[in-house]
Amino acid sequence: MISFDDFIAEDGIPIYLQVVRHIKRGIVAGIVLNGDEVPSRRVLSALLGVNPNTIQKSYAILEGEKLMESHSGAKSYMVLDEESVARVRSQLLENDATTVVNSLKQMGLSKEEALALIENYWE
Amino acid sequence: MISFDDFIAEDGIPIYLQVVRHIKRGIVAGIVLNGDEVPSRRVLSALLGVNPNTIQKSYAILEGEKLMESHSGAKSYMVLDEESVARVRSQLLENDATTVVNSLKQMGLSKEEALALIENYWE
DNA sequence: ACAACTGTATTAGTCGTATAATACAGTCAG
DNA sequence: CTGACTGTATTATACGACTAATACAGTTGT
Repeated sequence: MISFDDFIAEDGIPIYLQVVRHIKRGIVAGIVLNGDEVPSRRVLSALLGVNPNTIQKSYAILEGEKLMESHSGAKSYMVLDEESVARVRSQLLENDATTVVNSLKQMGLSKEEALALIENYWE
Repeated sequence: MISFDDFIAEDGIPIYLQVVRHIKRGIVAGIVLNGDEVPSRRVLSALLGVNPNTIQKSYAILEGEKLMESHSGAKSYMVLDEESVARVRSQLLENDATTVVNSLKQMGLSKEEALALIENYWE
């Protein structure tokens, strides 16, 4: 089952989106696998100290993207195949890469300076 | 005067914070200099298609960080010295670097894969 | 002095996020 | 079967971000 021990809240970004992203990163990292059981809305909300409705919103999004299946009364499970994992992977990578590249460019850094910076902070 | 042509809105993050960050990046890049005149609240709000109050909020923050000076009725100006520029620089760089490093690590990328990714998107 | 700008402040309203307190029906292990 | 879980839904409340419409006093160029 997916862990939320390393979940770090970023302020400014809605919690329900952060939860979605956290799970998507787990998918890309191979920690979240096809058929994996998902923590219930109540359990995860208690774990993160947020409202069950907030988690429900996150899960509804994952369900909308066909990455999760929920059936009333029963537990919820991840539904993943090669295609969907690849799709999520490029989603996240492209987003992170373009964001950081834009940021550093706007600050006037060269490609070499940017790469050196990333390397420095990789510990 | 600082340009906002390259201002790209990110959704999820409050506009007033994005404006603050955009100006700070200009400071780090050397585009925004000490004594520079700042566009008035009304002008910049019209330029970005947002409410004047939103810009007022951004400027109030910059003023709070002693990066800008405003006097009722008169134009507002940037107030920068070496120390403040250096401070803003490390603020932004550390934030961007740690954010992207955490993201890519959570997806299971190695340092080499991360660097290659950044290099690819640097165009 | 005058007009056209400035910064500053106030009030009212919308919208999205999030909480809180429930309620109800379906699933499933003992 | 029963009880303890599930997912799902509803209502009410609160708060921050943002918009909208003003208002007023200080400044600056002509």
